[in-house]
Amino acid sequence: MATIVDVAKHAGVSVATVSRILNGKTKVREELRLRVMDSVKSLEYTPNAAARNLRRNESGTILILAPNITNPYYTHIIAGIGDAAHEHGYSSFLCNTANDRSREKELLTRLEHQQADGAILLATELGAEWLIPYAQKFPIVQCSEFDPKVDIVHVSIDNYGAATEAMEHLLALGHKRIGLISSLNHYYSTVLRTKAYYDALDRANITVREEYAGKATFDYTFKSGSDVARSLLSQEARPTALFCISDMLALGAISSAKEMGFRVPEDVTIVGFDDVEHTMMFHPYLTTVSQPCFDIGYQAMQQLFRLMSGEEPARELIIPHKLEIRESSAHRYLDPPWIGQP
Amino acid sequence: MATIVDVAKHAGVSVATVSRILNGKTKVREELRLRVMDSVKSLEYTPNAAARNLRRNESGTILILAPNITNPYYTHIIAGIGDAAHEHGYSSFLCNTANDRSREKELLTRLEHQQADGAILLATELGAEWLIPYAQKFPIVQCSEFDPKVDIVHVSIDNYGAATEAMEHLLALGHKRIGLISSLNHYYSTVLRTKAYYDALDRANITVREEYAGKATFDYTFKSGSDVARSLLSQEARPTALFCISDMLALGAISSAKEMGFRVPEDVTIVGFDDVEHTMMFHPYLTTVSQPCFDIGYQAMQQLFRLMSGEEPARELIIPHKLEIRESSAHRYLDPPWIGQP
DNA sequence: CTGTTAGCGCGTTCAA
DNA sequence: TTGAACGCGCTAACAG
Repeated sequence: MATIVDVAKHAGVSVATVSRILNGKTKVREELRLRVMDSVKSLEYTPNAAARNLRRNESGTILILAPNITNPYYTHIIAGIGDAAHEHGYSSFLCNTANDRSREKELLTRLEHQQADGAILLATELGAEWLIPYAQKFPIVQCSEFDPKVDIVHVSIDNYGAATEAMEHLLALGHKRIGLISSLNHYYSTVLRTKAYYDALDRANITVREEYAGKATFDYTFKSGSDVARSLLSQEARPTALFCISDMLALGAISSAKEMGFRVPEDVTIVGFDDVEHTMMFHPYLTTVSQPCFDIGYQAMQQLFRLMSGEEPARELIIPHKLEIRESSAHRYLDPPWIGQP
Repeated sequence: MATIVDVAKHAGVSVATVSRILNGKTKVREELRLRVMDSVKSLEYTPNAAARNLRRNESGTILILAPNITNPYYTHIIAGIGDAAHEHGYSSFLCNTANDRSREKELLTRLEHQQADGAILLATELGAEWLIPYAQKFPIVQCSEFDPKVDIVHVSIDNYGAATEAMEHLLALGHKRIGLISSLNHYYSTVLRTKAYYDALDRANITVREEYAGKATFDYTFKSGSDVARSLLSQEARPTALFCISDMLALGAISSAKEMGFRVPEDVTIVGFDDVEHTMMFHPYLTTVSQPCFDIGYQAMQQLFRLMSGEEPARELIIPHKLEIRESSAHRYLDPPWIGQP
């Protein structure tokens, strides 16, 4: 492998000149520039990353902390982060935290030990005060989830607005008995989507029924969605629509509804959230809020890059979402006689 | 951050001694050992990776080349690789090759430039001769897919054996008109699974019908599976069973079969391959060959580690699979009168 | 604008 | 068995 010394000799200049040209800070005579670039090419020179990092006291690596690298919602975000990191010349080091805060903390010590120049956290729950000391010392961006009480740069969609749109859609279809399947986790997104549900009912002057609101397990499994849906739909005065805060829950709900003999959307209308995949694989195709996962990850990395290079990033970046209306809500609802007034 | 010099001073020894103790090559007096380890702990010393790499002429990183980091089949393998790499103190650098060979080549230059100490390739197609010069110079392991004509360390399942089991299962159920949905790609696994299909029919003295064999797109999409199945099942003397070389194809096939008014498994029996997910989400649950993806990745990293540390790894490592018999084949088939003899 | 030179933190000779 | 000293390849002062 060629080193910077080889290039310098080959081009007949000093190593400092080569370094300057390669890093493009100060001005260099154009003639030398060309000569050096020529040598770089013919020697196939690539800077030795270890030496550069040692000298600059950097690592050239960013940390991605994800709770689960097999969940498609995260993999798309990770792909976006990876692409953006690559464009900036950074490697990304992907870590599975398995939702274990002590593992998160352990990993963040990598920042202290300069084994990483910055970090992107994918799914921190509320109560993220413990992050503050880290965020003050190191470049950290929260992606998709964040804690509004903790002032750390974050990228997300407008969860409240998106959930409100979904609810308005159900109300516009004529539904008055709308159920909710949320989750036991402590993500801010869960709080916002749930609040949007209650607020929308309030605005429509519909009395909230606590027996219409169910909570699935923290990780949005298909099975928990189907279990909760089954119990909600078993009530005598059952909901005619279900708003689910995640697609997997919605798919589970459809499965239960069908098994119970209900037609979707005619008897029960179901709406999901995320649009990450499989929403258009089985009929009825799922109505859901589409999140641009790849772009969310990509933008998060852009913010992190600003942070690392000393520029001022946006404290909050909101990425556009889109309500995708499909088969699972393709039915204008009219109270059947047996249901009476809600 | 504490450096090795700080530790040496704190323990009252030379840096060389600290280095020796930390790397455990040569013998050191036990008393000093303890003193140094104490200092390491109280100073929270961690070796500077960049300096170590510069000195050792290594990178501490391994490359993972995957065609698509959002496909669940790969994400589970990647998780396995990542865990094993972490255990050996390596970082893993995940790259999306998007099935582009020039991108693969470009990435492998990282090995030459010592930006990576080894590589695991996840989905090389047949015709992998171009890899030979790289594999002679650098530690490379092929994971899940490989080219039998190219002698590179690889980890895989017994695709021929597994597909044979699946076929024997269909034959044991009484099926004589068995269709195949394979793929246009050039993976060795595709070749083997297809060969197992033809060989099993031969052994059972069943005449092969070319109109029963269809090819889906190279990346196993749900839609292509459903398209091919529709065409296979539209024939007058349609197949009574379909062997699909991937789960997504099988799920697509089930969807088409249902839309065409066939019951699964009563009218059409369907078997998939991989068991990566969603095989037990919608009824009928899919009969399929289960691959231990995480373990395949984990073992691939173990082999790579052997290669990197100069030990002799197994040229070929075959991981056990398991045929999971579920609802989509839960039916003993008897020729209905209208079908006649095949 | 360009060259000379001093480390960055570590592992590894070579002496003792 | 231990320590002193060199140099890995690079960047950033400092001189010129």
